[in-house]
Amino acid sequence: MNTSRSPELDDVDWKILAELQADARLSFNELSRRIHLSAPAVAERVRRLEESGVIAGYAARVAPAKAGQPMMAFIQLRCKLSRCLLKTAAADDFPEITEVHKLSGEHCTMLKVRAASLVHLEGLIEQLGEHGEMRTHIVLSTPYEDRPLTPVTADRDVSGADGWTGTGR
Amino acid sequence: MNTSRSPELDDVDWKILAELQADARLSFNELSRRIHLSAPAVAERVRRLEESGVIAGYAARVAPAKAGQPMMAFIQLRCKLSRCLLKTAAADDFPEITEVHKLSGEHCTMLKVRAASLVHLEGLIEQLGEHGEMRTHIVLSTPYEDRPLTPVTADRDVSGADGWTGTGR
DNA sequence: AATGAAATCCGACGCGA
DNA sequence: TCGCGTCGGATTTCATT
Repeated sequence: MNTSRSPELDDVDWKILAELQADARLSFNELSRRIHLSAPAVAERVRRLEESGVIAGYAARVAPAKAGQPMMAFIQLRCKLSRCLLKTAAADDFPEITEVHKLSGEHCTMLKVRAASLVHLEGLIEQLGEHGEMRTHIVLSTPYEDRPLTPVTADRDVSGADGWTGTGR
Repeated sequence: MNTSRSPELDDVDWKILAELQADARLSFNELSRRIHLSAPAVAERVRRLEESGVIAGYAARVAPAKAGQPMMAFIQLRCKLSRCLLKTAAADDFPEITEVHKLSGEHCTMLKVRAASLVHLEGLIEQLGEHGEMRTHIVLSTPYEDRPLTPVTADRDVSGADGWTGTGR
């Protein structure tokens, strides 16, 4: 596939992405109105963004609290050398695990989990704890989540980023 | 609003949520076909899910790597007693910050950040570090993300969850 | 700009807790 | 009875050529 060398998103692409990240169900008509472009032109750009994989899909955002799972926690696992829990598919057995990340550092795995209650969370932690040392951080509140992805270039300059927008490779 | 007492999602609701989390752009026709319900009935359920806030919105899922931001990290901040960085809106100044969570424990804030490169990430960490002690975990890979929310009840039983599906209101 | 398809809205009927 | 799903048809809106 063309994993490398994305076709360089321009300003219009980013405007489209911003709109679609805020509301994936916009019609091409409405979208074209906001972007100030013709409908077919917008449709063609969206098609290209989908095909190149920049737009990976469209998902309904479900509010966990409203769906009976108000509790959230981050769990870092420090695994025995060889077997790392979740080595492969162990995460499939736990619907409560919403994210799995492999980390650098001594705690090799970062989980984000959801639970219906403190009791539920307690049971979950107990089960996961069997696989190795762990560190748990219960989330009290979430000021920001699902922040849309925005372009990283241009006006705001991060010290050290002198032309390195090309991701490496 | 009715933050409390969600109308109890039934199996059909969860099937709808599963489908819409996988593809938010399904037509009601297609959706009704998969759920084995009539289109108007499905539309009515979806409308109710939206109104009750269970469905918070619909978002295009943008692949960060394809959009020029392949790097990701978790950053825990340990803040000075009074001012906690991001006390309010400081996160708005950093588009790289995609999530902000308040934690229990000694490190009061958990950030998830995206960056275009290691150099970019380095600069970002340097800037955030001015606000207090921090602990950074660079993500090497992400086996699971955006796992859809699923019902927590029933067949799989977590020790300690004996009827406590009700979230504690 | 025009065509064909699909969604939304409406009222009425049947079924089951 | 009341809630919920189904059916049929009219109108608007969208996607595509």
